[in-house]
Amino acid sequence: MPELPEIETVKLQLQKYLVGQKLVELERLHPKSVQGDILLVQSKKVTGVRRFGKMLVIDLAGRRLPRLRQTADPRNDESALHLAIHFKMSGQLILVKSDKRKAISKERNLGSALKNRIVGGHPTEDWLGKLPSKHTRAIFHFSSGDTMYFNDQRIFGWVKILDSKSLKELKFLKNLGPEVWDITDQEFYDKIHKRKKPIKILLMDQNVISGVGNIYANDGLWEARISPETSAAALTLEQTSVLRKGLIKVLKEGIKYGGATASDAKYIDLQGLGGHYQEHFRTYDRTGEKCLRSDGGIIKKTVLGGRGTYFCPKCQKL
DNA sequence: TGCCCCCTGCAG
DNA sequence: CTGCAGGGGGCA
Repeated sequence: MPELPEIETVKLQLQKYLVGQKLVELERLHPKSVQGDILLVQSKKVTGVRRFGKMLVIDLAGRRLPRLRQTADPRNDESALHLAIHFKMSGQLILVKSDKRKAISKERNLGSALKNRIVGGHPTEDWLGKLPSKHTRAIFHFSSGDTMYFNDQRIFGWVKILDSKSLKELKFLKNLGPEVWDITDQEFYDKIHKRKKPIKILLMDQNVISGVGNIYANDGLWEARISPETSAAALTLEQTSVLRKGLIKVLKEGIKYGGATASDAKYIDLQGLGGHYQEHFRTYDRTGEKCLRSDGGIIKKTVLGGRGTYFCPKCQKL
């Protein structure tokens, strides 16, 4: 159920460990989870890992570039291939490094079997257990011996195999709004000030701005002291500005802490794996708890657009 | 612009 | 059992 900070965390990890590796084979374990021709990506080298909102893209080298163009940005290579990955609600990636390459988490006191694992996405027991698991939908085999598992309980997520043209034409990408830090207050205001919907629903609409989901929408609104139910049209430019800054604050904090690892199965002890933003939740999943700011404010939960919505009725005004 | 759907698994 | 879960697409 990851949002921008969780995907960004995965991206940074994969950039570190995957770029330069050759993908030997992509295995499809569930037909809905992997779309496209898996043979296309065989024996292709990873040239980069990018993020667009909540979508991850692993770039693969196409044909060998002429010598003079070797230094050119591989992203401009029109023969390149791409693995576009969306976790949706329950996707996760687990990279299991081959024994000879294990190097991570020396400071963490993990079991030896976990020392060569890099985990990201929806936190579940699969982070710790035997792989592939019953939720494994795709397996990426790398020439180093490293293996990456795409797990997804609910099968909402996907891995799309695309050439560079299809990537550019991907509807999800075409319709994707900008990230909050890439627009000005005025641009943000212009985007929303004619919309009557509750502001929280707009924040989560990826075609308005991208990357913000339920956690960071709730927490960003708390930062700005704006009620999630407020009609976007009712916000002033000043409020919009404060909101944009609040969103940036919580998103950046999310990235800083490696995302949130709030498992819905709270009894699972993830043994220090994953991020820590959940320790800094302002409102999300804090129903009945004290507002961190206002004296006597108690976090309330309502439903907005079918999604759980958390706020402090005392300091977040309509 | 809402509403329903895609799915599985867990808590209450 | 029912409702809920950090997402998003298709439909009227």
